[in-house]
Amino acid sequence: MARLRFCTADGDVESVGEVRMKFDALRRRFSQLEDAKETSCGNKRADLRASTVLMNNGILANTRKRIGAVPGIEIGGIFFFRIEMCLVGLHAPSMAGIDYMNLKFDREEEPVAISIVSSGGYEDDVEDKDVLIYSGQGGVSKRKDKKEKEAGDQKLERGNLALERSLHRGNEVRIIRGMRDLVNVTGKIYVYDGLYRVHESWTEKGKSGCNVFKYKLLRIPGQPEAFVIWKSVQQWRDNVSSRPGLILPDLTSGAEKLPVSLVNDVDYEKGPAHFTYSRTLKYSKPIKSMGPSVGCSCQSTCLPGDPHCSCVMKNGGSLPHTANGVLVVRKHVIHECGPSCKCYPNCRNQVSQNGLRVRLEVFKTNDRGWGLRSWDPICAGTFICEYAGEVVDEVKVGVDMDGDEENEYVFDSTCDIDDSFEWNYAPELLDEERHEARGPQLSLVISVKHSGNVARFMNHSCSPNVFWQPVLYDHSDESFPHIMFYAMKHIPPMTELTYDYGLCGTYFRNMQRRVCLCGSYKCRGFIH
DNA sequence: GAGTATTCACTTAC
DNA sequence: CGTAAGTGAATACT
Repeated sequence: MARLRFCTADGDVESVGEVRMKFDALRRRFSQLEDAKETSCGNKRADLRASTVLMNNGILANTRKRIGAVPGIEIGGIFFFRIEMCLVGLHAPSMAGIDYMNLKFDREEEPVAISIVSSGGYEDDVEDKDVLIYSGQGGVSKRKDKKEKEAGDQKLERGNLALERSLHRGNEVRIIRGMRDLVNVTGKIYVYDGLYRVHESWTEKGKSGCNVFKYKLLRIPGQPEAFVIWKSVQQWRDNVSSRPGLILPDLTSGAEKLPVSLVNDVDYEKGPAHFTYSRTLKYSKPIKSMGPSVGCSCQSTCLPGDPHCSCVMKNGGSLPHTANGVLVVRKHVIHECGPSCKCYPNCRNQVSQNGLRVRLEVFKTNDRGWGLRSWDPICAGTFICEYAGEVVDEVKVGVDMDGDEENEYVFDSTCDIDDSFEWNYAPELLDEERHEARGPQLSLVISVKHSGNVARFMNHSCSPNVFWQPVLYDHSDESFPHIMFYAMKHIPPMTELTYDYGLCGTYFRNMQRRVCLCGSYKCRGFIH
């Protein structure tokens, strides 16, 4: 997936990835801190606070303005905040819709447009997904005495002038399309839709009767699909049967809260080998013998920092997820509220146990069997699914497989990826203490050969976009946690979900290594 | 209550 | 140093 384009001193796949990871890590931490505060003071906006820290530390990519593609930023990439696009050099202004720069032509210096963020206010203007009609900027001024806004004619200056010049010069303009976030209704998601050219400009009368500039941009052909995927998904959502290659509208037969469609649009295979769909984890011994969990006695909902809430205290005094359910940092274990707690079921300390929240699809890959992907865009830290199956008896792990054929449908927690268990964690930027994330080594092995949930279809990648997190809620035995999968980074719709299967696990130790086909430039060459 | 409008706080680049 | 900019979140209103 991640293709290495070219490297420059200030921007490439690695540095853009690092900036984006750190930005979101800080942003989540700031929201968590803000959540816990009763009296808020100063800047409440976690996104802006995170960006300030990064800028003060010089953690930026592609700081030089440029025309055309930006190293390390793929077409189809998604952003949840405007400021995120500033930090990686995709679109420099924090609020304005048009970015431009002066370019020398012969001896004349002229402003030309570099990139546009289209908020989608005029989305019904055009049917064709390769066309963008964009309104110019300006024409609105604040009256000095009152706070009311006054409409006026737009002028041929700033971004408008730059777009006009770009029409004549024919330079590439990056287009970012803003869409409403369906999960977080107040939020917006920005999709980088690749390069366009300005083809036409005119003026028309706006609502207030004043002149507005209009620009028609056409997408340069031959680029990977981006925005058009969003439009297709929208169609499938309205009518599942319009999904090409659909085999089953819901492979879980209603077991999950959301349907999971089964799709094959590459060959004629009619589906994966038979298995029983089960969304719960089956233990080899009863939960009671594992030590029941002692719940909290909160009245309605558990609050961060509450010393009387035993669940909050088990999590180190804070809630592991932000107010909109995004995991803040990876820990050796997370304690969610469970059946033995007195708090209400809508308590904010119950996230991963509540099942699917993103619309998933099991699909046939080109060369790695069946895989998993999402119709919805996924924000870093979002819960995706549990690894549900049968816990393999500890005695059987590591001994020979009784002549059983090799079972590859296994999750093995003993596989060491590297010595670090961390994800997106940068306490040094906040002058915070680094806590030891890795707890005692788990020996948990889960088989999904006979029964399991969607997680059994998740393939391995050496540069994955998903990681696992142990969670406890229905018992207190730390050696048998639930294994919950979360997004490592923002994942655009229809991108395959993968996690790192790791190396040298006890279960796989005596098996032949499989060749890895993940295609990442960091590929280790083998799985397990 | 959910969905929309308004207000308010805040940042970058002229 | 002021100001504009398809911001984003919290709050006020239907």
